[in-house]
Amino acid sequence: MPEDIVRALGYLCLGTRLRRIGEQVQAETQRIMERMDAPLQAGQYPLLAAIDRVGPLSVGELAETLGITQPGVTRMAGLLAEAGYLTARKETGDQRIRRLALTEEGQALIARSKQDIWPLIEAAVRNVCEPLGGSLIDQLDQLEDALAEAPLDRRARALEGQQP
Amino acid sequence: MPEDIVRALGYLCLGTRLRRIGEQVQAETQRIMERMDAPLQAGQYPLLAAIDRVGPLSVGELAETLGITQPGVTRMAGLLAEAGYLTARKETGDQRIRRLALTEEGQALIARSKQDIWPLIEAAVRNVCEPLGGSLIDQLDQLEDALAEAPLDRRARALEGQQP
DNA sequence: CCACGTTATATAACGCGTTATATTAATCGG
DNA sequence: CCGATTAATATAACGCGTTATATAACGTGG
Repeated sequence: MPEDIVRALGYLCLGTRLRRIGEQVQAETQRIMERMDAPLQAGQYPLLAAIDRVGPLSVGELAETLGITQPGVTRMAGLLAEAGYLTARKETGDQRIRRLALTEEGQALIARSKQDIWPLIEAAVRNVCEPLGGSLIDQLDQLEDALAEAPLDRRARALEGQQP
Repeated sequence: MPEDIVRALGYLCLGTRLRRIGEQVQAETQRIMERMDAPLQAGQYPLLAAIDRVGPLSVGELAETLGITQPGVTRMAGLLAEAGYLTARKETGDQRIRRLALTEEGQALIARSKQDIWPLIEAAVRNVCEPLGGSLIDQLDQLEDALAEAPLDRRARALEGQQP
C-alpha cells in the first residue's frame, strides 16, 4: 500500500488536505441524510438555515453569511427555488434586490431537519471529533484515521435511538 | 455584518467548512506560487511530488497515493503530460498499465520547487498554524481568523529572505 | 435632468472533485 | 484454448466552488 503523499507533505498540502477531508465528511453526511430521506444536498442546507435563522435575505447577504461568492448563491438559490423550497420577490423600493424567503415546504423541511436529521448528524460528527487532541495537523491525522475506522453514517446508525 | 452561518452551525457543517477553508488556503497558496512564477495549479504538485518521491507510478497507484479517485488522476495526468511535465509508457508485461514518469522539465520543476517555492509555502502555512491550540473546531476558528488577519501570501512576503 | 459611476444580480467559462459506465487487456476455468 | 470474469484506464456527466464580465436599477453632480 503506497503512502499518502498529501498527508506526508504536511503543511505544504494543507489546503488540498482540508478540501479532501471536507469532501469526505460531506459525502458521509450526505449518506446519513439519504438514509433519513432528506431531499437535498448537504451543502444546500446552510442557505435555508440562514434564512430560517434571521428571516428573508438578499443574494448578497446570503453570500456573506455563507462565506461563498455571489454567483454561487445565485445558482444554489435558483435550484432551491426550482425545487420549491424558496421564493424570491423584488424588494419594494430597491428593485435590484431579490429577497429570498422559505416557502411552506421550505419551512417544513427545516422543521423536520431540526427535529430528526441535524441532531443525528451533529452527534455523529461530534462523536468523531471529540476524542481528537493535540495540534491541528495531528487532529486532522486523527480525524482521517477515525473516519477510516468508522464512517459517519455508521456512527450515526450506532447513535440512533439514544438521541433526544 | 451578518453572522457566518457555517461557523455558527459548528459540527453540523464541518464538511462544508473544511472545504471552504481548504479552498481558501489553496487559493492563497496559488497566489504565492504565481508570485514565484510557478507554472501549475497548487493541486497538481502532489502528483509530481509523489512520482519524484517513489519513481514512476501507475494511474491507480497515484489515485491511492493522492487520495483521489482514478478518473481524477487520469485527467490531471493528461493535463500534466500535455504541459510537458509527464510522460506515459505502457508497462512491458501488462499492457493495461500506463506508468507515468517525470520528463526533464518535470524533474527541473520539482527541483526548483523544492529549492525555492515549497519552503516558502511551508513556512507561511506553518506560520499561520503554529500559534493554534485547543480543539479542532477552535483551531479552525483561529485558523480562519488568522488567515483573515494576514493571508498566506502576505506572510510569505514577510518571511522571504529569512528562509534557508 | 440626465449621463455616469456604483451596486445588485445574472451569466459564462473554468477547476477539480465526484459517480457511473465503457473499453481494453489479462486471467482463469471448463 | 476459448469464453467469461476481473482489472486498469478512459470517458461522460454532474456538483459546487471560483473569476470575469454583462445587465439592470439606483444615486448623484454638472
